[in-house]
Amino acid sequence: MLARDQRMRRGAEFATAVRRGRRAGTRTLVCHWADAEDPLRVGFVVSKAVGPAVVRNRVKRRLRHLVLDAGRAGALPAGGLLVVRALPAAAESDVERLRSDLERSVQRVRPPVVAA
RNA sequence: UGGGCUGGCCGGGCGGCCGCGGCGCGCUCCACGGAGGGCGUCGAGGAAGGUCCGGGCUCCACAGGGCGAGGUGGUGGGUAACGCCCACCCGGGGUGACCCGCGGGACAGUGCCACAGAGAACAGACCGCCCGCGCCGACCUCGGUCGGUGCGAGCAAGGGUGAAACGGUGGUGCAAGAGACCACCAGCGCUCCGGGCGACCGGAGCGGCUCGGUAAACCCCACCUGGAGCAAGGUCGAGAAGCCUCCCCACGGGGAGGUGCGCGUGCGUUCGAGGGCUGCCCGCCCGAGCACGCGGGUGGACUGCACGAGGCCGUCGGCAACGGCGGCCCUAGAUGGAUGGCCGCACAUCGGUGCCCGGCGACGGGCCCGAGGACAGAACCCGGCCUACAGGCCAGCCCGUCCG
RNA sequence: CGGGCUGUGGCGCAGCUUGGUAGCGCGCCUCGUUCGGGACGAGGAGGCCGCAGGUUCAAAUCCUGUCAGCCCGA
Repeated sequence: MLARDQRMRRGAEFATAVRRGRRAGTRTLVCHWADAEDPLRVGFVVSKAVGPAVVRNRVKRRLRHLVLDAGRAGALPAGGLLVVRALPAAAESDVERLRSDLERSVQRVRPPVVAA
C-alpha cells in the first residue's frame, strides 16, 4: 500500500496529469503520466460508473497494492504525477488481469529512458 | 414425524508474508523547521445503505395579532421526541398459532357517482300487476267469462340493469299492492342499568319505521410545527492598498476602533434602499448600504469530534414497550477519504457419469474430486422507519399423521 | 447537506389538474402505385402505463412504500 505522502491530494494535480500528461489505456484501466521535478506521486480515479461503494473501494485498494508492487519491481518512473483511472470492466476483473493491464499501460506511458 | 406461526440472536474462523490510518512509548539523524525507523494498542454494520420522520448540538431570530401552509388522526401507556414502540378496542382474513388496517367527522356545507338501466339521491315506471270505459273476436245457461287492443287512473310485489335500486322472512290486508299494519331478525337514534382510566363491551326499554357511497375530493374538528444546518459554529493564518468613525495636534502628522478585493449600471441614506419576525397583511425592530453584471484572490491548519437519551450483567416494578437501583466497561475517527492485498488450513453449504458399506426398496452413512463465501463501506451524534441479505443457531406456540 | 424533475407501444412525447374511452409523430407489417426503389395512398399489428401494496364500484390518473435515471444550489 502506498503511504499518504506518495499519493496525490489535490484536484489540480489530477487535472495536470490527465490533461497535460501522456496516456495509455487498456480494457480495464487508463494511465496518465506527467513529468515533474518532484518524486513520483500516484492518484486513482474510480468513478461511479465502476459500481457501488464496495466495488469501487475494492478496485482502488487492489490498484494501490499493484502500484506498490510495480514500484518495488522498478517498473515505475522516478518522478512526476501518475493517475490510474479505472474503467467499468475493472469491477469484474481479477487481480492478475489488473496487474498485467497496469504494467502494460505504465510501460507505454513512462519515459523511454528508464529511471533508476 | 410432516407442515406452519411468532420472537430473539449470529452473519464467517485460524495462521503466514507484505501493507494502511489513529493513539501511546522508546531509538537514530538533523541545517532545530523536521526526517527516518521500531514496539505496543485500537481500527466498519445489522443494515454503516435509502434519507422518510423525531431529537441532541451550533448559529440566527424572539413583539405580537390575523389569514394562510404543512403534518398527524381508535383508546390508554412508553419515550428527550416522533409519523416510532407496547398493550387493548373495533373491522377484516385464517381450521389454528397468528396476521393485516392513513382506524376522527358524510343530519356544517359544497362537489362527484361514468357505462348500463324506467329510475342514481328527500329517485323512478320499460316489461309487468290491477281497476274503469270504448272497440274487436270466441264461447254461452243472454248476461257474463276468456283473449286481444286503445284511453284514463292506481301499484311497486315479480322480471331486467348496475358496484350500489330506499331493509329481510312470514303473515294480515287489498281491485292489485306497499311498514299501510303485525311478529321475529338486521340496522339507526335516544334513555337507563352493569363492567372498563378509556376506546368500547354486555343487558333492558322506547321511538320513528329504514334515513346510499366517496373526505388517500374540497372541507370541518382536535392536536403539533420559528429558520437554517458540522460546508452549523469557533480560533489562528493568508489576500491588500485602502475606506469610515472618533481623539490629539506645533497642521507636517500621530493614535484608537471598525470594515474588509476592483470596475460598471440601477435604486437609496430619516421624503429611508435593504433586512429580520418561514409565506401574505397589519404592526414592531434593525438600518447605510443593497441588487445585477464583468474581472480577480483565497479555497490552509486546529477545533467542533468521539463519555453518549452509551454498552453489558444482576435485581426490583410493570402483561408489555419501558423505567428505578447496584456493579463493571471505554469500543473507529478518515478528509482524493485508512480498516487492505496475496497465500495456506480446516468448517457450513452445493454439485459429481465417481468409489465403499447397510437395506428388497425409497434411502441413510463414509471416502474422493470440484465449486465456494450473502447484502453491503462510517464522514457531527443518537432514537426509529423503510429497503437489501447466502447460510445458520435458540426459544415458544399451532395444525395434521403415526406409536405407546 | 438541501431541493427538484422524469419513468406510458421499438424511439421521442401527450393524457394525470377534474379517476371510467390510453392518443400523436417517426419506425414496423400487408396491399396498391412503379420496370424496380423512394415518396405517396389505403389498411393493420404492437402498450401488465417502472415495481409492490392500498383507497374506490372503478386507478396511467388519488395515497403510501420502493427501484432506476437525470438536474440544480451550498
